[in-house]
Amino acid sequence: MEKAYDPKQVEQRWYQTWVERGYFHASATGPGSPYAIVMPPPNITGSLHMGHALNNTLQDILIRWRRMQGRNTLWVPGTDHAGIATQNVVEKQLLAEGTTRDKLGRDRFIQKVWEWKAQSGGAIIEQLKRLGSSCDWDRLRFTMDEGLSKAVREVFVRLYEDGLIYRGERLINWCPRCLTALSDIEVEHEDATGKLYHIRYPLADDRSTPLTVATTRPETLLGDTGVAVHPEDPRYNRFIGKRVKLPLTRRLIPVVGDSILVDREFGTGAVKITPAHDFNDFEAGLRHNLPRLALIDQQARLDPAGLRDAQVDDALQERLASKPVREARALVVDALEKGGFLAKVEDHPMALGKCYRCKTVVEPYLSPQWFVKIQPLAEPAIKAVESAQIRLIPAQWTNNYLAWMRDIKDWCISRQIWWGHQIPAWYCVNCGRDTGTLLEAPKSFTLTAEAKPLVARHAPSHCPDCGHHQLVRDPDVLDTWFSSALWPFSTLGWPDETPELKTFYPTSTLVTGFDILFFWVARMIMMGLKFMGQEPFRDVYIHALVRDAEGQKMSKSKGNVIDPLEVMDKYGTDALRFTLAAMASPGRDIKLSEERIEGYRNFANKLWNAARFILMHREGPRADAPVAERPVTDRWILSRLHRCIGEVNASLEAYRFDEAANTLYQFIWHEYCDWYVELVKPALADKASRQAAPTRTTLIESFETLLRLLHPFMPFITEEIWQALPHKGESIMIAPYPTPNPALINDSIETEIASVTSVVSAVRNIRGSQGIPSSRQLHAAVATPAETFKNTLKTHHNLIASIAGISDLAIDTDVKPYPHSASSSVVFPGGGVGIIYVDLAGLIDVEKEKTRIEKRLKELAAQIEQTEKKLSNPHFVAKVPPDVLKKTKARHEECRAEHEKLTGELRRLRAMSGGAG
RNA sequence: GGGCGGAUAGCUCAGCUGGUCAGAGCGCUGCCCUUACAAGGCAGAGGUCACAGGUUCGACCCCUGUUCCGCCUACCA
Repeated sequence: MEKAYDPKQVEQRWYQTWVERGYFHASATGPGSPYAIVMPPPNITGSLHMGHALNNTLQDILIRWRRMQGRNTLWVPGTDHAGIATQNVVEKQLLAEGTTRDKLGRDRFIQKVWEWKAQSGGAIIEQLKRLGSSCDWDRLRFTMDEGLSKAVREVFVRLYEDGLIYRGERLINWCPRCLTALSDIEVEHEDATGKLYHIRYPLADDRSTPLTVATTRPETLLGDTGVAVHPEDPRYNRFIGKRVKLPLTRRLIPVVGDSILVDREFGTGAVKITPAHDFNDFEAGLRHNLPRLALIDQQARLDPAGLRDAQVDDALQERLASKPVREARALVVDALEKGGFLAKVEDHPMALGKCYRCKTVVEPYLSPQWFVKIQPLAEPAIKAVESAQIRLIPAQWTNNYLAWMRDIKDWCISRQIWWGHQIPAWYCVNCGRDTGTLLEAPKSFTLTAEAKPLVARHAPSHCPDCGHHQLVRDPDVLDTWFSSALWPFSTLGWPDETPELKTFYPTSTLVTGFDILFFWVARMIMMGLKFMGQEPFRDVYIHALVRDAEGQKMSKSKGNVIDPLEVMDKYGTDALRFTLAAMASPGRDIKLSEERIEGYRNFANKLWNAARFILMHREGPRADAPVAERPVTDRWILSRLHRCIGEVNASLEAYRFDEAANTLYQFIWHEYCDWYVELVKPALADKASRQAAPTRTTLIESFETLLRLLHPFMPFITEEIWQALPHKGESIMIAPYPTPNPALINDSIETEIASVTSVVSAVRNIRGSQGIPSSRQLHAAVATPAETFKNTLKTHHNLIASIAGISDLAIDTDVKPYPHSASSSVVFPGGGVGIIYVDLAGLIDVEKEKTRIEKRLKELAAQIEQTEKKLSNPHFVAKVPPDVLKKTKARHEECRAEHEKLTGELRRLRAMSGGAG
């Protein structure tokens, strides 16, 4: 074996072997109780970032753990077609090639996207493999696969037939860059400082009396069809029913009373109403029967036809025509000012809605769209979580989820793009012409809100109303999240009744980031309950965001991205995985720093070198003795190991990846390597010793067990080492996961070894403070009146002497200090105190020694005072549980005994230095 | 505006239903190339657990309030 672990040589080789041997593949008829996870499908446009790395590491830990436990384990991988994002990418590419999607036409464009997907859409899958993900690649799915598309059509049709999907003209969020509708949650709100404009609207019958309104969007004034005041506002309510002259136009608009829209405290207390361009105004418009004047077009420019309809002053119409909203605003404000309408402008904090894909400011836009009537779907989804049929972990998310679900709005699912699942609705051209709901243009057509759709699984051959054969399909596609909402059952073959569906649905655990709780998780729950009649998963483990070391969100523009691929190259995949697991504390963002990864790289190397040591001592007879007959040190490590096994399993059950990782780290490094390997060296060095053979056995057995325990976290290095060790089976990844054996856990042996280590540590402490090299052999003597302690130490006399570097060790009830000795008290974990003297003739620095003892005395004095205070308090003695009282008393006695011993020692030192000086 | 979370060692974080000197990793200091490992070993320094009250025999933990920092959510134009 090499002196240092080199991940590069190992990772690819083992991954390939695992795949070739089919270990990742799951069968619906396989043995063991099913355990299934569906992977949150990354976008095909994506490349692996730390969020993916975390997400998939955690899933792989769960999957490998369950697989080793003998469960029938399925991890379904896949990718998402990411409608808007992918279309953007391909359009950009077309632009570089000097063409556009409109020039290509729909069919050829979609073909282009598929070509692009074939070429670059698989990158992230390869990257997931590098991470060690043990997914069933035979079941790789894509949201646009034929099977999944069939599921989408099925769901759409059934929801439509159930009256849960409808088409209608609503105000929706529109991205003027992506040129499509967005759902409410696809809009990100960003705080911004805007301006609040106070504008005078003169009364129609008394031009000298203005009604002043306040608005953040003065350009929309041209589309106002009313002004609202509060009906109980004495300042204004006499105006209700009158009309005002809309500035910059030739229109008169009514003043209405509206207590919902108007907040008397805000602004001027009067609100302009623009039903076509504001969500609240839209509602208000409905309440008061106000017309809707749309004057902003799809690209967020002022529409000439709209300006004309709005009877905007001719001169202004010309200047505004086709101007982007932002420019138009300046022109309108300018015109208002010149006309004397502008009363006041003030700074105003506000939230700007932006497209979550491209960050363009979204426009409320009036258009016919498809919606899911969500309330009836939400109700069962609320119940499933309330009743804990579905558990959210950490549980804090439950409130968030429930609050959002209870206040859910209808879901706009149509997108005006080409890449995606085209809506399975058709329209009769003949009927459309007759009713004027289908407006034909040279190369396209427009459907009004009243157009009558024929929703079907397959293209209908003729119109059921008029019998004509000329039908056109709805050009819109579905929101990408509509198809991912079906993921847990569509990937298993639904709507067909497959064995996979029967075995693996509901899936066991969903691992995901909180950022898509509403986008994805909530919708999967609704759809799963609706179409499968059962929740899609039992547990939802919600992990945090990965940030940089300063807590900033990683982003390309900030340049603070830590690329997982680079990290894997530099430190190895196992180190990255372990880091992410160890830092996955529930409910806290992960602040990733390279130093931390380096630390776990070192951990991997530590493990590697422990393996080298063990393999070095593999030769020689091994005694497969019953545990009871093995040396105490062996029984000790087995006891500790089985405690560790219990803890790791419990932590994993509780989704405490951080706890499990830290337990493993702590045990492997600081118990197994630091102590066990050291304790075992004397026995191994003496090949003839009776202990050598059983110790070799224990060493190898325990380490092999430890590797299996660690495997889900660090799959590569554990496999590499395991294969070099005596083992049963062909791969560690299908070897059984360790389970704790309570019979091996032994408190008294743990206490016994703890007393050995406490003496060794005491000697080392003296060495450290006196600066004595560990190579220098010393003489030492331990005195203790505690019989058990004394006997234990005597039993392990040679062991202590050997690993503490003591050539002459005396142990007795009472011993004589050396003339020049340093000393330390030793507390026996089972109760009792001793003192150890180390002969430092010619080496001792008495001052340092005094300082050390004085410091310890001070600590003890504080402790004694504290326990004394408690014990002298009658309330404490009366009320406290007996075991706590006992412990406190014992602690008190221990400290007093130790204090006494050290005080004597200090006195002796003072006399000594006094005598010398 | 509402909701959630956080504030513990220089940094990043654990600390389970209140009860033995408050823990870890990294960093820092000193000594050590001891035959698995210098990507290492041994030892050590470092904390009025944000602040103020309260409950309790006892509070990092429970309650109230305050300050600061995140995030989600919301139509105050």
